[in-house]
Amino acid sequence: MKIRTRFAPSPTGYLHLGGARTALFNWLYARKHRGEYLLRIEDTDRKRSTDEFTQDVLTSLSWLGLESHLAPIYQSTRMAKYQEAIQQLLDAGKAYHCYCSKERLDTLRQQQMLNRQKPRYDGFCRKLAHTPATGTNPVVRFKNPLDGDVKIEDRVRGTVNIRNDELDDLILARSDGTPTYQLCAVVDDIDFAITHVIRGDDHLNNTPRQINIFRALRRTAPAYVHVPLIHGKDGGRLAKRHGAESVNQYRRDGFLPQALLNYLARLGWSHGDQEIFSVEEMVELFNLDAIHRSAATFDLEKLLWVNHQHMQKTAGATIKPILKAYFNAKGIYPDSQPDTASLFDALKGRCKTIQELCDASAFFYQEIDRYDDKASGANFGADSIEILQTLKHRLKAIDDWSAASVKIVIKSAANDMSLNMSKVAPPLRLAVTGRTVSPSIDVTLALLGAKKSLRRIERAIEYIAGSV
RNA sequence: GUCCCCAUCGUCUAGAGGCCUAGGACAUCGCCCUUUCACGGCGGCAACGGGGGUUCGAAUCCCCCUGGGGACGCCA
Repeated sequence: MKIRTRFAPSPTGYLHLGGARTALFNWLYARKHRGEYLLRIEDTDRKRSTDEFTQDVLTSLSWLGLESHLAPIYQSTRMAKYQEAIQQLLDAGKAYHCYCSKERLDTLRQQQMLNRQKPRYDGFCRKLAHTPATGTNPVVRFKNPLDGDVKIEDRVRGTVNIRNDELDDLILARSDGTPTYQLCAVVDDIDFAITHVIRGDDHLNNTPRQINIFRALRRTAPAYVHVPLIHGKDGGRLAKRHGAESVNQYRRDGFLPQALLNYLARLGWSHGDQEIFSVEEMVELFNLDAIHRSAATFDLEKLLWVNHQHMQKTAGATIKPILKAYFNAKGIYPDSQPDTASLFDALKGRCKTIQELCDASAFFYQEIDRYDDKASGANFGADSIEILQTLKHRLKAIDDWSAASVKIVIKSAANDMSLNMSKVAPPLRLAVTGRTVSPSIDVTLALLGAKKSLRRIERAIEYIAGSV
């Protein structure tokens, strides 16, 4: 049997990290077994679903590279199918119309809470012999079995037993006729031949209800895999308040999709002590047995480290096409030297995100409007004029401007002046970068190019002369 | 409140009865490397929630407690 999984988000919010991980696990499992992974947009709640969120889910998943085998399935386009299933259940006596008012339901709930009971529908209309003359449109409820229990054979939880008397008659269709989640999910899982439902732990309680619907529809339920939720620092499930607003936010913040995937996979799944995985490795090594049972807490520090690892593994030439957008977002226009590909290679080892890399390399493209105050006090003394003059003349003579040749020139100049590199490099760095931090000075000059470097050294000399 | 799930360093985790003096990673703290900041290297601190069993032997199996999380909608 062909393995088929699905990720079924409702477009009522941005795609967040928890959803992304669920999608990833479904995608990995399908890929690993040469099966298919489907995306299903659960937009039956027209009031809360928006196109903006749908778009966000789509673009986020595509950025992550979690492409589905078929075009996305929109539940809003499958209403006839759901109506058919509801009618089938009604005809088979497995569902019934319920005329209970919102008020009665509220009172019932309050009463049950007061009696220390789990709030649930009491089945009032289940026993109704005649249609009452209320004038209100009824909802359709599912006739949940009254006794016995439902065994969930969960691939990570093991066997979970739920007694049917803990469940109530859930609503299959609202009073306006539209179907609800539980019904739609089951119908779609049947119609699209889903074999494995991999989803968040929060759905574990829904599972027995859905299994009962499968049975009423005379179908076999798929295999279930409930993955623990990802928690925020405060212990609750990951939510906006934790700063984990959306996958798209991490994209904007300069994280690599493969790094995010790697980090997410390690949150709740492991392969021995291995920390860094390529997407291909994850596909190869992923297995349900290694999914954990307990929830994991999201940790930005580790994500940053994982991202750094992946940046190191990424070649500048590969990532160049997307770099420009990150620079531009910061008002930096990398249209002069250096080439962003070589820039990336030179700085990726010292930055944790693309954002950080952009910040750290802004000076390459922007003229220096001011020198760091503290540093200029320490490095731009009267004696630095001579050092910079010497450096300028020597550097000017280089005809193959490269890190290697620049390094030789600087070292020999320092040597001739009887100075340590610690006396020569700082003023030079400040002169060409305006700051105290940059890649090693030879690499910095090489990237900057001869023209820009020499011009900046001249400016610095003028600046010092004018202020001493 | 009721039902369900979970429980190893601050965090992510290894561990499927003896290999555990509990290993790795992030973070943190030292030291080294060094022209700055990083990277990197070396080292330190740091955990089996508690109590009962089972067993020659338990982080690993069972029970209870405690703690945490989830579910309980005409949301999904």
